[in-house]
Amino acid sequence: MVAQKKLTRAEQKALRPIQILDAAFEEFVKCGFAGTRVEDIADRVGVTKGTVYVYFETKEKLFEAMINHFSVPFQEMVAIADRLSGSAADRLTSILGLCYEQIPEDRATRELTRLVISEGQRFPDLIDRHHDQFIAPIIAKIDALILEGVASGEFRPIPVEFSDIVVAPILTTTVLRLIFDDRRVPTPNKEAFLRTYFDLLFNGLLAKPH
Amino acid sequence: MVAQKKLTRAEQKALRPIQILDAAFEEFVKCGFAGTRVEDIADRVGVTKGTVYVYFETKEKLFEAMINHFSVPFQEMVAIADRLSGSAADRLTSILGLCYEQIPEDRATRELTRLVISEGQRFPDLIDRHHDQFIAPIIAKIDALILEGVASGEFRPIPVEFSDIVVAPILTTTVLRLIFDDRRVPTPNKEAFLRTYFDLLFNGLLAKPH
DNA sequence: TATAATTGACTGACGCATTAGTCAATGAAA
DNA sequence: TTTCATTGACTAATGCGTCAGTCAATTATA
Repeated sequence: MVAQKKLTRAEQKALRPIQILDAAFEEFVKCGFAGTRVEDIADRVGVTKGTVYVYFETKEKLFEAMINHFSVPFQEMVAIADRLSGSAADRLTSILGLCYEQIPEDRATRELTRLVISEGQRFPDLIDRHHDQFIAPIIAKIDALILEGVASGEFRPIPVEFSDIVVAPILTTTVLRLIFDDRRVPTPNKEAFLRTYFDLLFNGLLAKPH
Repeated sequence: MVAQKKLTRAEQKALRPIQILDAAFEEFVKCGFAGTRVEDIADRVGVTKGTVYVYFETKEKLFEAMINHFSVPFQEMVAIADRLSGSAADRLTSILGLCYEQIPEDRATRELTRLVISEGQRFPDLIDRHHDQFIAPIIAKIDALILEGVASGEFRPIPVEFSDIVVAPILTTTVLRLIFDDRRVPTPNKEAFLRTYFDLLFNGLLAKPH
């Protein structure tokens, strides 16, 4: 049992938009934009539809606000990556490990990916922001790391324009979990997966005597 | 101008379901299941809503029929793969090349992937069939090839349960095209992409002196 | 402290638009 | 003339968005 501290009206009012956004996330993820009823969002919070419209003008505005609320951009992750030291391979491993924690393993980011794929056509701004805040910074960072590794002779020369290939296992894991979730029998072992991923990646990427 | 051959009533009637399924594909892809209006599907064919309901009982049945119509299973591809000869690497290259042609490059398969991601929750059968007809056969084939290559000493030992990693660039390309399509500036060069993909894959997967 | 006045967050019934699904009427092909 | 694919007007239901009214929390007054 959660301690139900009695809230003042001001406190409750300040909390409402966040409660509504959380509920909206669940419903929009479950039913998509068109399939979601505003009343179901309200029910989830324990208020009526009218209350939702006190805080958000329209269903579309609510959807966009929800997306914004759950879009924690990756800038901090890139900042962490900038502070790393070690070989290019070490730093690439670290940043890809961070990505793995932040994208397929984090439910909000994972489901956000679903909404980007399913609702992107109807909300072009969503796609643009998602690209600018999530995809572009990561890809730029990885491109830079590859270029650096190639320049120093640590990596074999690889065309940078295909760095999608390097992050592919992360996006693939995200999408497979979105589709099959717990349907596919074996629950993936995180550590073993990452080990195999990096093994495959680096034994192709690392310069070796031949 | 397409030659408008005059059709008999019987010919036209035989054609109608297919015309409706094609139109349904376009609309469901554009708007999703809940967002699509049956009347828009009819308009696309040049008939009225009533005609659609002559051929399909409900909107849901129409959706499912459309998915079936556009789900060309990969069995033939697996059959081709079985007839291949050469090293395990050669055969793996061939089958992955076929997958690349069939999944991200083929619009129907690509958009089907979108629908599986966005509507899968509402249509669990869709997920099951998609897994059984598309995912499982390919993964099984690739697992078998890896095991064979490992057994013969051609490949380094790799845990088979992570063969998703091997196909990851294909699913990633599919999803990135679904999200960004022609938004991202550089149009990807197919040949160069595949070359880089296989280079990275095999220089990790192939057994090497070390 | 007790009571009255005020506020404002929330309600819930309703208007209006949309759309799935029906079916008697139609008219063109056979 | 008969057949039957197609129509289009219809209904029933759904769901977005509105707003006059309610009542509990808060503040002012005695």
